[in-house]
Amino acid sequence: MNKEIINEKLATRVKNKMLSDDLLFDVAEVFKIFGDSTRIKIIYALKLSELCVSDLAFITNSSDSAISHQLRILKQAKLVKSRKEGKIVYYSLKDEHVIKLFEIGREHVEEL
Amino acid sequence: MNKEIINEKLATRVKNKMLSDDLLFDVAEVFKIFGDSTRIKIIYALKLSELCVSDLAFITNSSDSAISHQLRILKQAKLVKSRKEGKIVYYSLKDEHVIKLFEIGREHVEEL
DNA sequence: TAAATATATGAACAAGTATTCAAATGAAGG
DNA sequence: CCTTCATTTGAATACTTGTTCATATATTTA
Repeated sequence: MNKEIINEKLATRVKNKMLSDDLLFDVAEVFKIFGDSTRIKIIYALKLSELCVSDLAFITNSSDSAISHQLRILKQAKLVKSRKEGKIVYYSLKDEHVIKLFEIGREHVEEL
Repeated sequence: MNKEIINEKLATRVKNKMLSDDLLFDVAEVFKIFGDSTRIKIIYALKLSELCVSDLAFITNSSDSAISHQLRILKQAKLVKSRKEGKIVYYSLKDEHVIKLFEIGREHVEEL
């Protein structure tokens, strides 16, 4: 697969210090969730307030169905939680970590 | 596209407070870059040391070509920088922000 | 119970993307 | 200059994923 190792000592040392593929895969998975416009919009809207599906659709200019699909993904990733009140399902962010991640990403973008 | 607004006052207020689509798009774009196993591996390896393409390929168990393609994406996103020394091109992380983003993502995963 | 409404779900389609393979640069050494 | 080697590049392919549309589920109300 590869050819030669340029700096074998260094490369071997770094390779030994690498985190497990599983952990790095999971880290990538979390970022992947944040890496979609619709989901980022949902996250930011939920940062402002608990909201139901149709209001999120209105706020993000998406269809109810698209929002529902994305909320499912966000919920599976444990980034949002929901509570049901009659017909209406209210979604909110799971914890402060989500906000923190969003803010660091935002800072990074705004500093470019 | 949508049907009804459940809580019109709240939804309208949130909609007015939303960040611009452009900004939210850019934020999503940054996260998207982090949202790939190969790129996350590269980022973590470069967090440990400046490295050249073939060593990165060795460390991440990928082909030179695949790594080169991903480094191009990382460079365009201004997440890594490079310096050439003869035939060899050394890559390193652009700034502390990249490390910070990675670490918050890692923390999030490890706390689940 | 029937109609209306909020949300969820599944299949299908379109668009985006990571990898591979082959070939092309570009630099060093003989 | 010719060869070797590190990296880059482009095209092709295979895979993933977000949206839409139609339909289903669940809850309220007439």
